[in-house]
Amino acid sequence: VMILRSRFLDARRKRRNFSKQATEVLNEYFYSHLSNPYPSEEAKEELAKKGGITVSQVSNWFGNKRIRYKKNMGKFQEEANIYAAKTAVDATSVVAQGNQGNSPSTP
Amino acid sequence: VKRNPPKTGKTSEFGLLGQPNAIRTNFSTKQLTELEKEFHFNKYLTRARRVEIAATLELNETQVKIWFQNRRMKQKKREKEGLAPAAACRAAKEAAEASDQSNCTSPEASPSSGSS
DNA sequence: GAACTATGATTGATCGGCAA
DNA sequence: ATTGCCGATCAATCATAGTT
Repeated sequence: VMILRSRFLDARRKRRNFSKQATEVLNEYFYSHLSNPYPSEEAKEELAKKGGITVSQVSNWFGNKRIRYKKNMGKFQEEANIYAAKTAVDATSVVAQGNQGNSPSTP
Repeated sequence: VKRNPPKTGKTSEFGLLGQPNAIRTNFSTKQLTELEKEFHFNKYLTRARRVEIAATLELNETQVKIWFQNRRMKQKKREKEGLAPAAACRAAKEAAEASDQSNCTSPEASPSSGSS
C-alpha cells in the first residue's frame, strides 16, 4: 500500500478545472462535430489557443469527453442541446456537403 | 491527415473466456523502476535486451516493447510541452480563478524515487 | 465535514499506416 | 511477408476539485 505512494508523485494531484472559456470552446467543437469528434492537429492547436490551454490538454479533454459521452449519452443530452444550438455546423451524415460556418485559418 | 477511430470494435466481439490478457496489466514498482533505468540507458531496445528484460521482470516481450514505445511517446510529449509553456502560462488564467501560483512545472521530472 | 459526482491526467494496450 | 515504431485513441483508473 505504501509502495503505491508512487502514484502520489503522479502530477494529477494539483489539477485545475479549465476556465469557462476553454470549456465553452471545447464543448462547442465537440457538439458541433458529434458525428466525428476528432479534431485534427491543426484544429486542436486552434482550440488550445482559444481556450488558453495546451494541445495535450485539448487531446485529453476530447479523449475523456468521447468516452464519457459514449458511456452515458443521456447524461449529456442537456449539454448537447445547449451547444448544438450555438453552432449548427453538424455533419451528422458523412455526405460531403458544402461547409460554411467554419473557421480554420488554413485553406 | 484525418482519422476515423470509430474502428471495428476494439478487442471486443470475442467469444473467448480467456483469462490473462484483455485486462490492463499493473506493473509493479520494481518492474517500472527497472524499465525506467533501462530506458535512460537506451531509448530503444535490441531484441536480445528485450528478451533479457522480459525474463528478468517476468513480462512478455510485447509488454516490454509496448512499454518502451509508450515511454518514448511520453518523453516526446514532455519535451514538447517543456518548450512552449509560455503561451500556455500566458492564457492559462482566463476569467476564472486567480488564487493559484504560477505552476509551470512539467508533470513528474524524476519519478525515480525510492519507494518506501 | 463527510459522501458523492465531475473532470483532468496517466498509462497499458489496440488500430491503421509506414518503413526497414 | 514480417516486424518494429509512430501517432492517435481507447479504456480503466487515479487523485483532486466541486457539489450536495
